[in-house]
Amino acid sequence: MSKKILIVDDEKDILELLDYHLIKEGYKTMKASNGKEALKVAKDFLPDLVLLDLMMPEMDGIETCLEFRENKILKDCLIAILTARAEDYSQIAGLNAGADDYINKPIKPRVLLSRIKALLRRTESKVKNDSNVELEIDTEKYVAILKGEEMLLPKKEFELLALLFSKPGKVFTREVILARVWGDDIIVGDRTIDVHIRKLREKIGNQYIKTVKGVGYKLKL
Amino acid sequence: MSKKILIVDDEKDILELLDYHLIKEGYKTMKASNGKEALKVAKDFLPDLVLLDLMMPEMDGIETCLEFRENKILKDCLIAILTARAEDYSQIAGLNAGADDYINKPIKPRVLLSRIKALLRRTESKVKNDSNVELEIDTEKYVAILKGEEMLLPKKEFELLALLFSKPGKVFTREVILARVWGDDIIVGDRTIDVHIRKLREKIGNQYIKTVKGVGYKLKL
DNA sequence: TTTTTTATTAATGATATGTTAACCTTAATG
DNA sequence: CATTAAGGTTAACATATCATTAATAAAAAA
Repeated sequence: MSKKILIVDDEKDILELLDYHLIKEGYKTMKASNGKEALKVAKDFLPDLVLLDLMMPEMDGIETCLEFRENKILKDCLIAILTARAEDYSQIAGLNAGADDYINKPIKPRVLLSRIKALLRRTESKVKNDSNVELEIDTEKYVAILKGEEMLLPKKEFELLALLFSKPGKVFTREVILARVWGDDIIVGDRTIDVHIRKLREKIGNQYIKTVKGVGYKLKL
Repeated sequence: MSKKILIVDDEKDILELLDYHLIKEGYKTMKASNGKEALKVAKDFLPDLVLLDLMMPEMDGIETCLEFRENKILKDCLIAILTARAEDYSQIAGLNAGADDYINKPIKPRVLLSRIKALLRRTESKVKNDSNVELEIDTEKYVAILKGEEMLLPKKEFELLALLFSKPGKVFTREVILARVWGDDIIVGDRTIDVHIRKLREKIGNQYIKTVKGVGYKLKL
C-alpha cells in the first residue's frame, strides 16, 4: 500500500517540485501552504509522513509540529522538517519539538527520497511472518489470513482489523478508530464499532481482539 | 531505562569524545573500532542504536550496516551513520543499506544528541525486561508488566498505577491522586482510592505500593 | 484509651460494551 | 426497472465489568 505524504511549504514552487518527485516515486501526496492548513488537511488525509517547512505564515513549523504531537490522531505520524535554516539551534528546536528528522534545503531529490524511504521503513509493521503468528493480513489483497486460510473481509471490517494489526498490542481508542476507519467528519452511532468488532470476532475468533473497557480495543496475537 | 548505544569508529579520539558525551547524557555505551568488532560486540550488547563511521579498516560502514540488517537479532536496531563523507551518493548508499540516519561530521555534540534522542524516541515503548526491574507499565498497551508477564488492567487501576509509576518513590497525596486520576470536578467518596489500591495490590503484589499514613501512597520498585 | 486513618470485603450501581435483528444503502443482476 | 444481495448502520435491549459505596475491621497516631 503506497504511503501518504503531506507536503507543507508556503512556496508554491517548492510544493510543486516536491509533489512531482514524490508522486513519481509512487507516494500519495497532499499539499498545504501553512501550519493551520496542514493540520486541517492532515486530519482527513492521515499522512504517514509530513514534510514540514519551518518558515511559514500563520503558524510556523515548530508550532505545527507541536500541535501534531498533541493531537490524538496525528501524534504518531512521522514529521520531517525540511528547511533552509541551517542553524544548529533551529535543528535542536525542531527535533525537540518532536520532529523525526531535520533536513536542510537545498537537497537533491534523490537524497531526499532516500531519507524519506529510510524514515518510512521504520514504521513498517515489524511483526511480519513471525512463523508462529496465526493471524496475518494482506493489505494488497484485502484478506486476512487465519492459520493459513485466506478470509475475504468486507471493507470496514478489514480496515478495522488492519488498523489494530498495524500495531499489535497497542490500544486504539474509539476516537482514533473512528477517525482512521470512518474519517474525521463522518458521524456514526455509538454501537457501530462494536458491531464490526463483533463480526470480526465471529470470523477470526474471540481470542485476538481484546476490549480495554473505557479505553478501546487492541489486538493480541 | 537507559538506552544502549554502540559507537563504531576507527579513530580513538572520536570514540572517546562521543563516549564522553553519551555517558554524560545517561546512555550506556560500548565501543568498537571496526565493523567486525562492532558485530561481535553488538551480539552481546544488543544496542538500541549504533553510531557507525563509514571509513574503517577491516569492514566498512556500509557493509557493516548490511550485516546488521541480515542478522536475526540485530536487524531491528537503529543505525545512524556518522561520517565525514558528505557526498550525496555516499548518503544514498548508506540509507539504502538500511541505515536510519546519516549524519555528517563534524557536528556539535548538542545537535548530535538531539538527533539521537529523536531516533530513540520512536522505539521508546519497546519493553525490555532485562535486569532487576520487575514492574513496568506500557501506556500504549495499557498493561502492567510484572516480571515479564503482561497484565491488562482496568482503566482506573491502570491510571492510578501509571501515576504512581510516573515518579517512583514520590508520595502522591490523595488530593493529587483524585485530581489526576479522577479529575478536578468529580467527587467520590473517601474510600474509593483505597479500594483501587487494594485491587492493584491484589494483582501486582503488596510489595510495590507503600502507604504513607496521613500523606498518601508511593511506588517502591 | 481514644481518635484518626487506612484496609478489607461484599454489595450496589453505573456505564461501557455485547448482541441481535431490523433497516437503510448501494451495486449487481435478471 | 424491479429484484436481490451484501455491506453498513442503527436501535433496542441484555450483559458484564468496572467503579463506587457502605459497613466493619485493623492499624497507627494522639
